[in-house]
Amino acid sequence: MTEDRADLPPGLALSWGVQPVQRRGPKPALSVEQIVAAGIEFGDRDGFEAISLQKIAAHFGVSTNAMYRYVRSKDELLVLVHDKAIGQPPELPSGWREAATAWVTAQVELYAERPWLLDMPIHGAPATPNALRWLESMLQAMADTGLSQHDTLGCLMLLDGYARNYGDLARQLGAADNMPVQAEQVGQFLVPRLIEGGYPMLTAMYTNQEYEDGLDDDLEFGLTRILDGIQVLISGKS
Amino acid sequence: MTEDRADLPPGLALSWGVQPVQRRGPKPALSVEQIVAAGIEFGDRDGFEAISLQKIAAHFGVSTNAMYRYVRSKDELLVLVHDKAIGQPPELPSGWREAATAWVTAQVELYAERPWLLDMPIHGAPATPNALRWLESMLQAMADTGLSQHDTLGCLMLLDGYARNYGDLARQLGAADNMPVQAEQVGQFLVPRLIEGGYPMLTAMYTNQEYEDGLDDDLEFGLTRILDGIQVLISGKS
DNA sequence: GTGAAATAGCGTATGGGTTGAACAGTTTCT
DNA sequence: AGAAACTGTTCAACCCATACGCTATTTCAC
Repeated sequence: MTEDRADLPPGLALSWGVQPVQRRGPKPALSVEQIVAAGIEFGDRDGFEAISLQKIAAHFGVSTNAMYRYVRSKDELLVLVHDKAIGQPPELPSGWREAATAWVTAQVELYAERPWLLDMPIHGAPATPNALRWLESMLQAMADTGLSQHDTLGCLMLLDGYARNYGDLARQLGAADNMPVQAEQVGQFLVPRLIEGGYPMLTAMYTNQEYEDGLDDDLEFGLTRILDGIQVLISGKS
Repeated sequence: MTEDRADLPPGLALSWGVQPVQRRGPKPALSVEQIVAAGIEFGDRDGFEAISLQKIAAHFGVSTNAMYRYVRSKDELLVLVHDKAIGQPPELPSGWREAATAWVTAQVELYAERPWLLDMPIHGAPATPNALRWLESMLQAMADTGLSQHDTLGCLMLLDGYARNYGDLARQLGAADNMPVQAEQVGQFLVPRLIEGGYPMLTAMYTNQEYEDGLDDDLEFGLTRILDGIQVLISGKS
């Protein structure tokens, strides 16, 4: 009946709101929700590495070790922060292509807003409420494609991976835009070595400004490739 | 003539073998190559977080700070370790589809062998010799597709992202296989909540063993989707 | 040769982080 | 009233990256 939350992966039970009911003893000064919210706040302000038990404890005017009354480890905290920070998926339009586009776009926007999500070492298949909510929404949107569960899941992984990947790339290039001087220096350093080292294709791209430039601002390109590939599968099945 | 390596991103100069020539002073006891090799060794044995300046220094019987005579920061070390660890790309068969398959497969195998590569926070577009070698090899393999530089690069990013993503997934699921007990407990915890929380698709998948199971061992599925999508682009252009 | 310059590695120190154990105070159940 | 449970605290151990100043070593220029 009552599950033993002890043996579950860190954060699983807490993310689903399963908490041991407290009977006696002093009232806790904090709550897991508060702590997680503070973690997100810190991430939004100063990036991933600003999310530390120490900083959060200081923020609440509490000793670092007090955190361990709420969270078993930092890992657990990160899982909770991650799930809370991704929030709920958007409403998807009808039609699997449109839905997939909206789904990926929403993720990319999320990563643009909270780039530190890309730095989180989240291991294991998604199992927290919001993460599964995102999966579920897209699974439903692809229900009428006639694909098997296995194939649908494969497509989802493809889309999800692309969104993550694109978000990561966009962040890197966005950051590079802030230091155009350095980018130029890199070019000056690199090009002669590319020529001499036998990198003809990259040499051409680099001198054409195509490299570094041609990657950003093109979410649609890769997405169209994936959707076309899925389309081939769907059409071939019928 | 002589580039100022000072302002370049960490690791760039060293990865290309540009080192300040030393004229006087004691002979260095170590070399950057040795240090990088030790880093890889540690990663292979104990994973990403085993790669620390302290551990490497201890391994050579040298104080931690001596490392900073060879490497400007840990970040720099990681860039060097990464480039060395990915090694050179394989020879690719002719035909862009076959080449892409071989390219992605090689990467997946690399990630299987050195999963800690997936944990490395490598920011910025690739600029180190081996990383660019991988890019170059695939660029050449796609030269006869008639795609523009921009589109080719887009396809490459897609393939590269998929390889990385698949490698990451495979590792997670491989690790989960070692703890089937825990996986079962997760299922018992999750399924009732999926039912009650309104996750019909996931509920179906979970009870079908499709989730967690259907992801692994299917490198080809996603790859075929991508290749078909690229095929559509190539055919459409002609 | 000899001194000056350059440079290696060391010790010491700082500051950040996670986590453990023992303890004292608070609340609530019996 | 007393016991049980739970709180946050302090003390402590351990990991990590990095900065500064020191001394010993090597080599270049004279």
